[in-house]
Amino acid sequence: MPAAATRAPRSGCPIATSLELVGDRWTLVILRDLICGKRRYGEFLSSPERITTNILADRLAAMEAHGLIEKTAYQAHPPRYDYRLTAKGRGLVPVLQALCRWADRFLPECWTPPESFMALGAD
Amino acid sequence: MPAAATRAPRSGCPIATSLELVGDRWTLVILRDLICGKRRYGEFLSSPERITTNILADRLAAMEAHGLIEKTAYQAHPPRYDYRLTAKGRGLVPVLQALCRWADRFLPECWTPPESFMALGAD
DNA sequence: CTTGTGACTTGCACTCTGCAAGTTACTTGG
DNA sequence: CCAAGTAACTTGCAGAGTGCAAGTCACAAG
Repeated sequence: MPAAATRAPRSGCPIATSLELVGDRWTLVILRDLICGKRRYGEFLSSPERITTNILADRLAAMEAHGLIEKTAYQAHPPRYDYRLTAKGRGLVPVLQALCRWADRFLPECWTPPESFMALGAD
Repeated sequence: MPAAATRAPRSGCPIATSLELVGDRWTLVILRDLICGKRRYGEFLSSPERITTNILADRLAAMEAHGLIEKTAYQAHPPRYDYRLTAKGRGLVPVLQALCRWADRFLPECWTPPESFMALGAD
């Protein structure tokens, strides 16, 4: 059972409710990797933020439960999976881009994200 | 000492670094209230999400430490404070708007935010 | 038949969150 | 003058989330 369970929303506010799904320190980082083309468990682990294996497994399960990603087996023996964004997950691209624009302006120690990332559409 | 201390960033990624400041379940909710004109402790407490007093005090201190808000005494005896957005805090308006647009499309149980909120500029 | 790899799971310590209650410094009503 | 009220917190404690290390399972390669 994932630690990051789905809770009842605290209110009908779109901000408060969205944060129940993505308001933690890892979900949007995994989403960024997915947007950048990563699909497999080991690829997420290799990102510079060094997510740990238990949290990654937990977050992937929660994101799947929330309909942000789909998990499919790309081979049966031994079982191997890949993870892909759903339309709902891809719909968060503008949120990530807005965060990047903010960081670019107010957190000068950050990288500037690649043009290709900032030019993505949400569909 | 606030529980939500400032950690060393996990990487230079603008998304990962931003999430160290706003990647929790309350900071952006408080920010929403500030954008909507709330300024005082008791006003934040009265929001429908029912933040508790210890978390509110902790988050306000962290947001001040991160430069998202400024705390000023509006009267000395007894001491009473109000909290206002800095330019850095107000710069997150597009992030909240992007979250609202996403929720409007993919979380149908949510309210539609007021026009006035969606029309705000970030400056 | 030993080693390696991908995808996890388990255990433990520590931090964060939620709830209830208490505190401080006044202001107001009787 | 005294009791009650209010704003802005603080404290204590239980439970959920996070970080780190190690272990598991099913194969594949040498």
